[in-house]
Amino acid sequence: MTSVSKENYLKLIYAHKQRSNESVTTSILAQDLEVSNAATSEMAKKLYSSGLVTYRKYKGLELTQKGTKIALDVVRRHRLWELFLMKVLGLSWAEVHDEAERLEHISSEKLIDKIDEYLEYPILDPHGEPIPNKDGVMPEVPKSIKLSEGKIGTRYELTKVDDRGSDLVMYLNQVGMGLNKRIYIVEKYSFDNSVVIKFDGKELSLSEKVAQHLFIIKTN
Amino acid sequence: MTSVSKENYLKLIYAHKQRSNESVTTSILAQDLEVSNAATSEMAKKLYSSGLVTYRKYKGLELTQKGTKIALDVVRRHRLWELFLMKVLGLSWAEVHDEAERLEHISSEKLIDKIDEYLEYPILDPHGEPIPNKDGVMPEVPKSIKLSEGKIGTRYELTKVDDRGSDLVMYLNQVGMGLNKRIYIVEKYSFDNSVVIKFDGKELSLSEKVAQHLFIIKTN
DNA sequence: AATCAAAGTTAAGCATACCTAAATTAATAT
DNA sequence: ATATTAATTTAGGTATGCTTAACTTTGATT
Repeated sequence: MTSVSKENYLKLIYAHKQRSNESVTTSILAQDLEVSNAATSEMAKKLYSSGLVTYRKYKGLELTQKGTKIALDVVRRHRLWELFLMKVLGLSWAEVHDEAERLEHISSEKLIDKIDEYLEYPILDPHGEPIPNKDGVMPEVPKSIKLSEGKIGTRYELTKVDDRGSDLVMYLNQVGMGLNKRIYIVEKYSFDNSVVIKFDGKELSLSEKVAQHLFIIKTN
Repeated sequence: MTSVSKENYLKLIYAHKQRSNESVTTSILAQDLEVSNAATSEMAKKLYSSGLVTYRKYKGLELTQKGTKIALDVVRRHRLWELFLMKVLGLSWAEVHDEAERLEHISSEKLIDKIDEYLEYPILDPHGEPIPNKDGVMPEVPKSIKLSEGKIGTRYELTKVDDRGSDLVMYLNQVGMGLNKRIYIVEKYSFDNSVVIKFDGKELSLSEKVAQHLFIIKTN
């Protein structure tokens, strides 16, 4: 009923709306999906007649409520998979996206629920993006800040690890650090901008470089 | 190059050969895949011209070395996913098959390797079937027996849990029992055919009914 | 207001993987 | 050996989601 291709269109229309708050044109979709304008123009008609988008020729498309529901569900599946792959199976930030891109379309609701449960109903994915809940409600989450910008004597939760082109995640795994961990900033040294954090009873010193690639939000 | 559909054909041709040791006909494939004879007949030609099977009209198909390699890889991906879904995410025996049926076609080699590593390079899937290794070699494994048929004072490994229509896996999870666990048979009572096993230092008594649905192989 | 380039749509066609119905081959019975 | 039937293949067609090329609409410029 809702094919892989259609789900990708809906996801993109949703993403675009989030960024620009405008309706998407067929040519923007064509660019993003790397297909011809003809293809997206045709798909626009199909999505329209399935009641998933509003669409008037030469104007753009916008998700209907029905379309939004599906888009949010795809986003949910994508983000849960990303977090799971990174946290449980140790794939890198760079790898999880493409993998999740495929997994999101073929996972049963049951499987997604199990992953959600396994991860203890997380709110943020490894990129720090919020994960819609089962009912398609996007949780309100404070913007993540860099660990290097955290305050001494404050509790945070690790929400995002940007390990583009590095083995940061692997290193963190080794020292028992990982996404969703609750941490406490013990000290910050100005001579090298290193940050000392405490988690699970252990203390760990992180260089400026690393502290710039870990993102956190305040917790109680 | 090798589509989902083609992978399914190859997997089936492989499975058939395992059972009957004969080349498979297009109509058997049609039955198993629930498609028309015309469809399988056409596909036979395509697989042939890709060098994945030998095929002569009105005779059957047989996997070439190239085809066997792919089939074994699909089987590997399928069985690793089944074990992972059951052991890690707690899906039931009944559920894992269909889920793995879809996952097997879209998982990168990297992901499969990570799952393999996570599971510590298992040899058997939850149905007690051997898992081909990365090089497409099927491990030689002794046939599993029912736990109820195990001998007192002997060490075994749990290889298969047949929980068709029951919550056996959930129960086992609760008591810390699971696939690949090493167990030791302490006692068997003839008055109710229950079996007492020991694992992880704990003792556990299992009813005849349960012991008929757990399968084991001898270990050193 | 008329023109024109850019954006968007339509038309015709392709690959994949199916379908039904018709034709062919193989196997079996007389 | 031939006829019959069962198995298999071919022919022609469909849906999906693409393609390129031709055409239309929009809207910015003069």
